[in-house]
Amino acid sequence: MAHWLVKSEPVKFAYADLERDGRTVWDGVRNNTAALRLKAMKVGDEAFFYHSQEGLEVVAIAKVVKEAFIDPSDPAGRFVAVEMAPVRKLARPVTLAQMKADPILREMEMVRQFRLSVSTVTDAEWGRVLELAGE
DNA sequence: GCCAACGTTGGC
DNA sequence: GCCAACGTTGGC
Repeated sequence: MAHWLVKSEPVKFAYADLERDGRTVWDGVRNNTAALRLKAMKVGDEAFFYHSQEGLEVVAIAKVVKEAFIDPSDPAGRFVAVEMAPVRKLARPVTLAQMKADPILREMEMVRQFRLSVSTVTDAEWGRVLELAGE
């Protein structure tokens, strides 16, 4: 099963909102690389939920509950969305500063390409983040 | 608030 | 088809 990382500005949509809603349409992605990641997602895949702009940390794990479909918010119908549901909060959030300081995690796609809103996470990176989260 | 990164658009 | 200008994201 593949692992991912998705970014959200907590002011707009925080992990707490996902818990409240139960599931959500992950739409609004307008970047080709990010769209490729969305298309590669399978039901059951897990993704780190990262708070951008404020927080700047991985706070939780979410999972894919519906695979890519045409983004209803895209009038041109070129981009896709998926649906996500909450899994659990991390015991301790893992900050961007921690990831940049870590020899494994500083190679993460999201660290190297900070504007990418949906990125891949390798098994090694996934395990290392969980370790830093105290799990 | 500033600016770096980088994707997209449009003139030629 | 190149590349300058512009817009957006997101860290600092």
